[in-house]
Amino acid sequence: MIARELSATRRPQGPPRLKDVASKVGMSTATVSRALTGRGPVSPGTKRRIEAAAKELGFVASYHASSLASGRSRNIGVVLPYVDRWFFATVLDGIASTLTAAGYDAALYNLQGENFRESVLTDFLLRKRLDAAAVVSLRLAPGETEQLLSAGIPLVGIGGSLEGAPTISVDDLNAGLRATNHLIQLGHCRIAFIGGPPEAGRSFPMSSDRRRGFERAMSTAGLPIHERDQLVSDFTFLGAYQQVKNLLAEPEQRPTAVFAATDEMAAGAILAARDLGLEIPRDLSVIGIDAHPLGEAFGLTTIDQQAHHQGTRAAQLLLRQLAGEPVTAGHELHRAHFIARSSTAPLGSNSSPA
Amino acid sequence: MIARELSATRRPQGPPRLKDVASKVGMSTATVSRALTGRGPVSPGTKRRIEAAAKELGFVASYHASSLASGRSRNIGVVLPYVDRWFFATVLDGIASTLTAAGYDAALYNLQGENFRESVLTDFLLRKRLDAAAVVSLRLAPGETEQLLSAGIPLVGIGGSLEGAPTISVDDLNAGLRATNHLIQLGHCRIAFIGGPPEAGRSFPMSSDRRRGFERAMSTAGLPIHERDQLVSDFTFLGAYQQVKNLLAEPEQRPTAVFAATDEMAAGAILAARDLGLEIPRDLSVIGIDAHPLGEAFGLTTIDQQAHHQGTRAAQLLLRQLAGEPVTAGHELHRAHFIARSSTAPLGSNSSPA
DNA sequence: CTCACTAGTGTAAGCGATTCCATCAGTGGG
DNA sequence: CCCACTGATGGAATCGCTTACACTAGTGAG
Repeated sequence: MIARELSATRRPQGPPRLKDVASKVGMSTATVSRALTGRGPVSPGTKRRIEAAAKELGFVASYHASSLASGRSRNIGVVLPYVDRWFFATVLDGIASTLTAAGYDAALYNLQGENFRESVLTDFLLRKRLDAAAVVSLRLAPGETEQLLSAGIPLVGIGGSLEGAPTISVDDLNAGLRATNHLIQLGHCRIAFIGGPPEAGRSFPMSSDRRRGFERAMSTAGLPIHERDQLVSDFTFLGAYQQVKNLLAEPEQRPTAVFAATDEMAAGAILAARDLGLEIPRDLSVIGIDAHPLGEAFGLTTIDQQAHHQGTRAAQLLLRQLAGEPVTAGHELHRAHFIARSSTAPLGSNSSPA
Repeated sequence: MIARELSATRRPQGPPRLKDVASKVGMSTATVSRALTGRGPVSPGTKRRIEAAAKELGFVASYHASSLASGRSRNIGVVLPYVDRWFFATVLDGIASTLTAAGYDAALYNLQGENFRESVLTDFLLRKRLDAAAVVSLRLAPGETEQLLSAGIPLVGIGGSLEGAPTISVDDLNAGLRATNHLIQLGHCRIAFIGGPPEAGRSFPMSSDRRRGFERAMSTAGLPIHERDQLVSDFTFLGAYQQVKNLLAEPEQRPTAVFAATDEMAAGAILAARDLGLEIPRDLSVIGIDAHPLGEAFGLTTIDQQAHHQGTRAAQLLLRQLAGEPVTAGHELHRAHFIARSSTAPLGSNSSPA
């Protein structure tokens, strides 16, 4: 019991209750509730009066009471492995702003440690703490997805397939293909690729499809892939910087182009090349993927995967499902956009960009 | 009503209720609740049996029911102006991980648009949707803070003072002073400063104290500040890159050192200088503030403001207040740590770092 | 002119916990 | 040997809404 004062008569300064609005307009709480939530029939006149009274009193429905009674909580979970990395922060921003605009809350579940995974799903989602969830770049166990879906909790996945739920991702294979073909068309034969680790716990291998696109494009063009040019980094600028610097340090077997799975790594590659005295794009062409703001200053040619839009879109799908509209559980493969800047040029050209 | 089946007897596969645990161990729900929440006396034996039963049934208390009944919601709001900028994402990460570890949820309120401000405070906080809130780099109206505090909602501010609530920030003035003095000691006389805009809506002017530190250090050293060297950018790498490139384009009145209010801007400055053929630190010394991971690859000398730690610390303060411990409402000024790298060197030295 | 419907409203039963109060068995002091 | 007290427990009243169901009055069809 929080406030069991002198029965319901006195309530010094607490926020107004539904009851207060009801008595102010001389109607039952049922009608007031219907008027305010928009569920169930209420005559236009009554509705207007109730809304006015509610506004005047500054009434806002108790979140927990209404959630408990209705089973809906206007709270959507966003589950992701990192918040402090560009892609995730940007997707999160897209999701959160869309949800907020629709009157939903975004609750953040950062699964960096992997430790809280179980409790997040079991405790929060299944216990109706959340109405829906967006899962970013994380692999759910087959049973988990099913469990959530069958409990009627809409799900949407970003950057990795989620059995039975709609999924959004950029066409990574295609992006990898296009990036590589761009370099090949410019005459490059010896192309290095730098991506992330093949897999990290429950998170999706973020760059493997891009790597696959690279490999396919190379073999289609009949170009050999040198073991030495296949770099693996941690997606950071610094990591890529170091890897690429090592790679380029020996002039005799240096690639003429680098395809980095993300712009941050691409920018690191450019810096590394410059630190070795190479000129971009004269001595080395570099292409990335992301449209990271960093790339602009580096003149980085890249492929825009529209991270923010992916987030917005995911949120829309969830909202639509919550509104009762049927949403097909397929994979929504966004096509990425090529952004040509000055970090790539024809092989052997004299420093002028492509 | 959500599930008014055949009275309470049938409940096909829904999650177990407190009642179920109670009947399993043959005790009242009151005792079970006490055992599980740890409030009120329960004999050790009973407690053990209850916990075992709860675990076996996979019982987890309904979030909304317990919030409604107890008035506590285990949900803490994080209010910030951006999520997709390094500092904020990092602080958020620190806050969220600390809260999650303590069993609290972090609800995200991104006030980028400024539009939702009112509703966030009024609707969510005051309606007991949130137990507490961390306000990052945002200025609350004097009345708002008071209203929240008097409603018993713990508040903590990061990066800007919040009347009546504990506040955390790095000592920006001191950091600005030290960064500038570092350059002065190296013999630089003509030092440029690049910071953010003086003020942006309700958010705190993020770099004005750093600028003030710069100005004070310069005047203490008797050095003139050239109007032309006072740059204002938008905190982005690209923005700083452009500004600094313009600044350095005219060789005759070029500063010999740049102090950037953030590492991202400092890195942009370095790139700009390099693009103009300048060598760092031989031709230009650059210092930043942040310890942004980007800085490492650029060899950027910087001052670490420990963004992640600030977040962690803020979360701890909130948790402590929620636990009933008194927390003094003062300003907690963290001292930043100097990180010497290779982007600064004595004026006129031959390329060897400081 | 009835009758089946619908729209508008009220009554009251939950939602699933927490917690106040009463009850009751031990227990150490006087 | 009695009593005030403490620790463990149960009964039942909330917390503040939503909504099933009952009811009334109007409305167009037959």
